[in-house]
Amino acid sequence: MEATLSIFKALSDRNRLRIVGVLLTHSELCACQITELLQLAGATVSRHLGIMVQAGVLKNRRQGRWIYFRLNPDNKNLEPLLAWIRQQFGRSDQWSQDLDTVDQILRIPCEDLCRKQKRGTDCSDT
Amino acid sequence: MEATLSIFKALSDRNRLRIVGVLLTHSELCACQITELLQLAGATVSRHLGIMVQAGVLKNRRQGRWIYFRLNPDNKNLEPLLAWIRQQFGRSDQWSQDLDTVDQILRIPCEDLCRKQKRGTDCSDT
DNA sequence: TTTACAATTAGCTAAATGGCTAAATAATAG
DNA sequence: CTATTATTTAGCCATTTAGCTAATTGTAAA
Repeated sequence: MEATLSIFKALSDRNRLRIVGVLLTHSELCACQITELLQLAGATVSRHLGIMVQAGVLKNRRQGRWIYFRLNPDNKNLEPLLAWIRQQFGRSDQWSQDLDTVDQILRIPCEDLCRKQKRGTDCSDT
Repeated sequence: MEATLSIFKALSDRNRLRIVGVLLTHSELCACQITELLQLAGATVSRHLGIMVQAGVLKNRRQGRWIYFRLNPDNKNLEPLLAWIRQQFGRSDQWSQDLDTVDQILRIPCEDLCRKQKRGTDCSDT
C-alpha cells in the first residue's frame, strides 16, 4: 500500500501529471526541456522529477552534461496505469497543447535552452 | 486532465486509499462503519468521503438515518484503475488487516457503532 | 410537532506541499 | 588543474491539506 500511495502522490500534482503526459509520447526528455515546457524554476522542476523517480514512476540517465528522464521501463506493474492515463488524456486540451510545445522545444539544442533559462530571457533577445 | 488530476488527488491519501481498498470487496459501507475502521473523528471521515464523491470515485445513497458509500458504478472509466489498485494491494498487510477489521465491524449494528462513536468509548464499556 | 441523531459544514491549528533564490554537486571543456 | 555549467539540495515563504471540536442540516422516531 505504501508503494501504491507514493505512486498516486507522485501523480497528484498538475505539473507532474503534465510531465507524465509528454513522456507518454516522447520517450525521453532532459531536465532543461521539461523545465522549458513547464515554465518553472529549474530547481522546482528538479524536485518534481525527483519525487517521481523516488516513486518509481520515472527513471533517469546521465548523458554528458544532461540528465534524461523517461517513464520507468523496469516497473511492468506501471504499464496498465500509464495506459489508463493515456486513455483519460485522450481529449485533454492541456495534453495536446503540451505535446505541441514539446515539438517546438525539441528543435532547440539543449545548450541554447539552458542558456536561455539561466538568463531568464527569451531566445530572441540578444 | 482536470478530472484525472482530481481522481489522483482523491487517491493520494492513505486513509482514502484504505476506504477504496475495503470497498473493493465490501460493495457498500455506511459512514459510521468507515469511521470505525479508520478510527478518526466522524467529521474527518465525512470530508474524506466528500472528496472522493466529488472526484467521482464514490457514490452515496441515503437509507434511513444512514448514508452508504460504494465505488461509483456509473463511471466505467474507473474500472481499469480500480482493477489496477486491487492488483497492487494483492500482498498489502494493511489491506488484509482492514478487510478483517471490516468483517468484525459488520457484525455490529450501526446503532451501536454510532452510539459508541458518540461516547468515544469502547462497546464493552457500560 | 418535538426530540434524537447520523452526517455534513464551519472554523481552527499543525503539518505537508509547491514555489522561489542561493549554495552545493558533479560532470564537461579549456 | 581550473572554469564552466546542468542539475540537485538547502532554506525560506505562501498555500493547501488533514486533523480536531462545535454548530448545522436533514431524516426518523416519539
